[in-house]
Amino acid sequence: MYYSIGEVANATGIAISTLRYYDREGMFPNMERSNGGIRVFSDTEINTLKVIECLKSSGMSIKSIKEFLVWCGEGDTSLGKRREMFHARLEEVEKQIEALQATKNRLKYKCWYYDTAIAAGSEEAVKNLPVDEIPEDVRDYKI
Amino acid sequence: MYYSIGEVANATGIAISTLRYYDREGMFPNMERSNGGIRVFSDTEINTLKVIECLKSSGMSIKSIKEFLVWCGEGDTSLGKRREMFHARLEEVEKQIEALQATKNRLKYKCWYYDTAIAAGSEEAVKNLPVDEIPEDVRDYKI
DNA sequence: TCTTGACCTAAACCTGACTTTAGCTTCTAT
DNA sequence: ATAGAAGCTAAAGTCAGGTTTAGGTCAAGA
Repeated sequence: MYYSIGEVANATGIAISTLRYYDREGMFPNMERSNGGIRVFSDTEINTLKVIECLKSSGMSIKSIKEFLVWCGEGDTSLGKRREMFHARLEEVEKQIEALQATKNRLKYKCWYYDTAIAAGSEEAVKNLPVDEIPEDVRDYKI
Repeated sequence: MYYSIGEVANATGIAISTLRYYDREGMFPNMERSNGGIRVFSDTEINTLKVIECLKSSGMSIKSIKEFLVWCGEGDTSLGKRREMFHARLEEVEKQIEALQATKNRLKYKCWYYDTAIAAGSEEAVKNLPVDEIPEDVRDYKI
């Protein structure tokens, strides 16, 4: 199946200008053009977009994603590099999840803090509360 | 306790230029200066930095963090707004964690994919594998 | 007193990831 | 045949979040 840039934009929610930008950055090295110079997206490019989305959401830069896509074009000789890359990304994302979980706990503490302050009518009341009156599940995340 | 900008930078790992930038953006509305015009950080500013770090790691912009810090200066009348803000942030972070977990699963699929390709010596072998030969735990995350 | 390291400001610069603009071409439906 | 929608390019613009630069000032020890 072949798709125009507008169809791809519509189907994926990615702006046309972004698709053209990705193309300019070399993310679709094998994309064809019509005789008139118009981009013809195929399922190859659709799959590439899925990979881009995955890697982007893992925090990878466009530049590095492009590098990876170049490796994909090199065939089986780059399998090792590509495997390494994904394992590294996985570790990265695991770290990000842990960091976010820590953030979540601190936010929970703050939610408790403000809930309590509002119940008491003032911040002073909760500011100087002894630690053992802070609920156990947020106690350790006081900031 | 009072600290110079260099001491704060050293203790927190935040660059001096960043601390000055935060100050320029109005994040330390009550910070004092020495007679000579030199910034004097107190525990108030250290606490503000902890809040900034927490909110930043939840994905909040500097501008919005500053807005929140202004509310803090308004006293108990803004307790409601502040409570709302933290509850909204908490929800946001929960969504981010879910998104990252989805990303993690897709990366796991890719790790399996490349591990298998390398074991087989080629990508072709794994590209056309029937779904029931993909391990259960990653099967649904194929991209 | 003098030197030296730490600090100051304003303004310019930088990077990443896009988006917008201007002017032009191609395609499709009537 | 032609109008209008959709596509194209190069180049400039935008935004966040800093960092760097240039040219000073301040403060503490010898």
